Amino acid sequence: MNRIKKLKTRLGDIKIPFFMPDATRASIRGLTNNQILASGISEIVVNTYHLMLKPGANFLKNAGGIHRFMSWDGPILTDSGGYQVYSLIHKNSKLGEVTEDGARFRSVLDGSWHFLTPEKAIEIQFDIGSDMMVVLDDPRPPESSFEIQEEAVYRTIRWARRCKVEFDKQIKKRNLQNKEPLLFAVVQGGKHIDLREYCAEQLVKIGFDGYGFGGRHIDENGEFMDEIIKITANALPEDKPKFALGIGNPNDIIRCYFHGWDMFDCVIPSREGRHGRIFFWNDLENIKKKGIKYIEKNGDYKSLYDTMNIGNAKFKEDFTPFCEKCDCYACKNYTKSYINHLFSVKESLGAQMATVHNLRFYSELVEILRLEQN
RNA sequence: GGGUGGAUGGCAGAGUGGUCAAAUGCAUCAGACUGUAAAUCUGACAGCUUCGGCUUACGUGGGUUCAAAUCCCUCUCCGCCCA
Repeated sequence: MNRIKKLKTRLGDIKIPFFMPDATRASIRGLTNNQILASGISEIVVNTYHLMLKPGANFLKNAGGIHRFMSWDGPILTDSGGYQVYSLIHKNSKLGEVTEDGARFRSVLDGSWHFLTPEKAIEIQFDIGSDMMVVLDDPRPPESSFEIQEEAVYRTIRWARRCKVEFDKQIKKRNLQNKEPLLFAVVQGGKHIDLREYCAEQLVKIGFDGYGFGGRHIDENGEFMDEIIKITANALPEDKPKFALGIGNPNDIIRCYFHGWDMFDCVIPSREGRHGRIFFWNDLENIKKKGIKYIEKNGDYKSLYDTMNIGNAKFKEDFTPFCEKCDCYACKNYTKSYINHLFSVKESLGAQMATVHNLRFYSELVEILRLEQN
């Protein structure tokens, strides 16, 4: 395999693989930019749907773009709102409807109606000031029938084409020829290999800067879909970055990486941290020395790490850090006992430190994966 | 001293004859979380159990009743009013 080693963006190169935490509403909940950077994270994801509702696309444009607005200098990927088509509409029809033209959303903030077409999704991402854009796609629940997934694939392809046309139009309109953002398309098709391959093939024909894996990557039994993930990656050009959207837990990221996926984003480190779950390494020194595959067992890398719920009573008098080997601010300064206390009294510093630590865990994870290339 | 209201599970607080091992909230103990409607949600929370039940429970002790947290009496404690 001759996979790429870096992703070129208008704000510089990013080593592959990399992980982006989700700053959905222009914030990694609870953290300052310095804390994010100090956790080894240089790229983040923001969300088109949530930002168009508040503070609004036009507002962000007038504010000078998302980078200036949130004071983040690194590359920013904008998710298109495609996932919200799924989570807010396909999972709850009261919150909107999807037609061929686009997705009609009811704002989760005030009930007002908003229309997101493929063209508008792209235009808003330009307004936001995105460095890496994602086409509007149409993901469906994983348990959907073949027919439903097939329909989603056709629509995703048609929408991707419209996005591409709009993208080129906006580049000219905004004179961005020398500082183009990247545009990613998203492969759908659920658990059906032929749909995934067809979708990939059609998207590649249109031509994008990178390609994403959309929809769920685990089946209805919670089983990781190795074949689908591997075959989808193989159906995409070797020289293009491959973005596994929304993935995932550390084990899933590692497996996806070995199947050809390069970039990841997920709410897990931030959300689960906020909820008290802490990731920690079991045998980091040996992993670094012997390579990550040394720990592999039946395709799994679960023994690499473990989690603890820091709110549990057993940590009340544990005066050691989350992880002795970790160099994050939380581990350098605080004990489990203290963080346990912060969670117990609902002091937000607890959630903040848990998030800082989990982000460092994730950045360390991709650093370990980069060693595999050499 | 006289009158009056009250005492419910770790806490707060519903219930005022049977459907009450007792609403609800908090606290406690666990669990979940995968392109964030999530600082959220779920479950457990008297004891025992062969999971059908059983035992002990609504300040104390007695009583009425087929049946009492709920009605009556005694006592203890707390609040309020009058002297």
